[in-house]
Amino acid sequence: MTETAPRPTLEAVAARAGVSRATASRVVNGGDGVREPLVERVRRAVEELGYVPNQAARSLVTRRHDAIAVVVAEPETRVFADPFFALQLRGISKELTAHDNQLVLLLTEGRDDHARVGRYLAGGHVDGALVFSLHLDDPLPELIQRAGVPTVFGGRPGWSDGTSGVVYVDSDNRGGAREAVRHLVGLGRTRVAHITGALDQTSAVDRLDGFRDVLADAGPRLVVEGDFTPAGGERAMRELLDRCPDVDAVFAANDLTAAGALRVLRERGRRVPDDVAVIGFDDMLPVAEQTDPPLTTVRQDIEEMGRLMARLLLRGSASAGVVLPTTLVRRASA
Amino acid sequence: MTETAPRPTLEAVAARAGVSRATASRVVNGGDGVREPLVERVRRAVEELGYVPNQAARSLVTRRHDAIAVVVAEPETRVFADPFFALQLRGISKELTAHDNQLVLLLTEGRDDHARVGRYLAGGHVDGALVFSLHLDDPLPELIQRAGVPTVFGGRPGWSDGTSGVVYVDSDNRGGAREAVRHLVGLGRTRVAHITGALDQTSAVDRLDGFRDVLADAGPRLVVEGDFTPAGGERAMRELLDRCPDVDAVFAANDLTAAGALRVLRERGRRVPDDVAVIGFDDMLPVAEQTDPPLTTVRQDIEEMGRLMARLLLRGSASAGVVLPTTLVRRASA
DNA sequence: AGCCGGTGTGAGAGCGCTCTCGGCGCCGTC
DNA sequence: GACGGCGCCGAGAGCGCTCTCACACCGGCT
Repeated sequence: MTETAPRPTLEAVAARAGVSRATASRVVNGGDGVREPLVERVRRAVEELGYVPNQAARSLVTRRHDAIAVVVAEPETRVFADPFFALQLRGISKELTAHDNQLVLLLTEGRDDHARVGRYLAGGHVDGALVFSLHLDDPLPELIQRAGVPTVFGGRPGWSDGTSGVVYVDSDNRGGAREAVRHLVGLGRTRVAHITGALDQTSAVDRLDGFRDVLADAGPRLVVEGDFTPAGGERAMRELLDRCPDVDAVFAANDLTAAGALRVLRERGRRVPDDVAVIGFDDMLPVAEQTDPPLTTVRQDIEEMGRLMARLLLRGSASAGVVLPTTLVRRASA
Repeated sequence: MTETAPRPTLEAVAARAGVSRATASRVVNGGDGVREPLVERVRRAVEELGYVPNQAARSLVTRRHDAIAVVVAEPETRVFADPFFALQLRGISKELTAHDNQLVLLLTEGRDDHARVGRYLAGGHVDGALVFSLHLDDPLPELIQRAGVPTVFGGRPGWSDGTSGVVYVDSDNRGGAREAVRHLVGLGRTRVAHITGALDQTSAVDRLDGFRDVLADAGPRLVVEGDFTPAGGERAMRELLDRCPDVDAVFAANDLTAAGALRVLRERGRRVPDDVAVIGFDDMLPVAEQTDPPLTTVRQDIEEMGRLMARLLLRGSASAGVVLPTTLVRRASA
């Protein structure tokens, strides 16, 4: 951690350009109200000296940091390791970069980390926070709200009834689920089942609600609880086949679950989609394209969600929740 | 982006504790050379006021930032979207957190971004950088080296001959490949093929070298180039079967490639592992465990790689390259 | 010619912190 | 009992920047 070479200060730039520090500062910050010849001189001095503003000094007086925190509260490896998060990050990064903001990443696991993150955010080190907290009982969101930092949530927080002033970006889980189920019904399937996600997450609940919107009369036999993992999908699919051997379609809460289900179906000799049609959710490419057969699924534009979150935060928009549309991607499984 | 409530300053803490600002500062920074009763008073004042040091002010004078940048140069969605990167990030995050450092994430795609990152790093906003640059011809690493920021690379940079003073952390790609191939040979396989990764990445080259270490006499017929993607694996596997129908084992450069190969093998009616044994690389769980049959593969401790990178950077260690061991994970495919 | 509004520029204060340095009290030593 | 040394504390400078404010200057008006 050695020191880098001494960097030129604004003072040096001003001296070289033959102007005052104040004028140099003005030019560096856009150059409004400075006459052209001086602007030019200062610009050249900046160039020649390789001047880069000292962000710390600037923050000290402006009280802005041009940095936002991305908080990922994820106790489980699973979600963290899936491409979902990576894609959102990418969207966020693009938007932040476009506005010259830095991205400070805070990963948490466990209670101590919560306190740490709370302290960090309350410490005013960043101008805002993007928070991913997927579990209903997660204490982190509240902690963050209390820190008084502008915040946008990724996915509807469980405790938000939708209009409590919480800003979030979510995809249309319910609508996407409806579309998937309608598609199955449209295929002429009469025994359509649903394997849910982990029901402590709003996305899982919303997808289940979407399923019920279309098949309000679906017996409890046809709804079995999963947990968003392939293993959960396998278990649920087995249970489903035992309870209801004549099932002819399955809407799985996500692609991983669908992948598990597909495996069990093959193992039990059911042909997909001939005997049983299967639809997933997410369009997680490495999974959805690699299943056998390739998975029909509901796509959400994950990267766009990230972008939008960043945009909302930077704009300081006070809008409540934003819900992005989903689209059905037809492949071979349904 | 509204202002947060005015935060207490060190001055305020000092006043409340009845000491000077200097003493308060000393206590906040460890409390050496301050007598116990005063330490106690200051600590209480900090507590009561909810004081959090202003990092900007501190950086301004110390010229340290307690922040390091993680630079991910990844033009392609593929690598970014795989769990590999996420796990490394997690390892890095843990280590940094333990040392009270922040993680600034810089994602780049394209030349403009390179310049931006170069400027940022040269700007002295962070104390160091962890760089992931997987391609041989990537200009970014050089750019960064020139920025004069302490840097640790993730994976051996292509232009590093190993002892040029470049600090990096890699896993033992070559050794892992050897182990995999030896395992196949040990199974009695006599026609062992290799589907390579994208050969503009050192990891792919090293794995190929490992293959050749064991099977120096493997004809060129048995080595076919892939690109680390499932599609590439499929293509390569087809080519392999055409060229050499009696192949009885395949060492694929990574799990995704292996997954593609498995699909083609099934399609062509080859049984795995009976007719053809398959081994992957990475032990990327969502993939390796979900293939049919579950994939035997070479595991690398990705999270530990991340940790180690961070540790090396923070310690300012000048050691050159560190290579982590791999282990063969036996599942059903070989 | 004198006044006035507007526009450009410079001087200087001060953001919140760290760190050096000098002072002061207390100990041990002769 | 005087003195050097050491340990603890406070005063104050200054990190590099922004921003307010005063001032200089210019043109157009009376």
